[in-house]
Amino acid sequence: MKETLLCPRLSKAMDLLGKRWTALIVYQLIDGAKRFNEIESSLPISGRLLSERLKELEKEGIVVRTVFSEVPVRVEYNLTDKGYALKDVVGGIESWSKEWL
Amino acid sequence: MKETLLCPRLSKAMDLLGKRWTALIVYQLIDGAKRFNEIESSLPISGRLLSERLKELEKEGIVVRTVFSEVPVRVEYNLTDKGYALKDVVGGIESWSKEWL
DNA sequence: TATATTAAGTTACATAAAGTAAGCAAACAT
DNA sequence: ATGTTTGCTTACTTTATGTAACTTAATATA
Repeated sequence: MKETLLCPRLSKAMDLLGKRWTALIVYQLIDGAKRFNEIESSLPISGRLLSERLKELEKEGIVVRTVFSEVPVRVEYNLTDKGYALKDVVGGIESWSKEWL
Repeated sequence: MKETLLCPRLSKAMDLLGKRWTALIVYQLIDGAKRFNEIESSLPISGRLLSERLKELEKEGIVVRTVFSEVPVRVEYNLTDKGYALKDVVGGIESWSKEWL
């Protein structure tokens, strides 16, 4: 791939947010924890992709996963501070969409 | 595909911005017009994709294309008001990346 | 005259990512 | 023994992206 002088941190941020569903998943978690199935039913995403994205987000420290050993098992996803810091970004996208789309 | 109650405007905004390179192209144009080759050399994107993305952005009214009939031809790309309105969004991503990545 | 140059793409082809649907594990209830 | 529920995973198909070569138009150069 080409090499450019693009800021590596901006580049990485764009890699994350410019990946399908990522920003919408963060958006779903802004108001608090949600379970796997809740996110899945709120978005036109498949379980396969949702699972993949949540793993990426967890690995990046944007989301935390909590398992409750109930029957059947319950798993909740929350934003970390790092993830919650994206509130203005996703909020900004929402505002822009309301004004221009 | 699944049907959800997700706001169609937010959904469309995410479709655009959550597509690889789109936000970075807007970011490149924030400070003013750029030529095709300038954008291409500022980003690790290929001409094929850049061409495709610029067409989409033009179609959405986010970018305007201006042809100067010089030899060889010169083509400039600018943000429209709609595109420039994304300044805070891409700026927000940049700030977040500086603080958290 | 033939060849080269330059910007701004386009085309053809290979690989990677996303969509779809079916299957699985655990721990019960029937 | 069979069914139910949640949270995934697997196998397979389709779409998106990456790579590199090619095109067009209008000159300039050998």
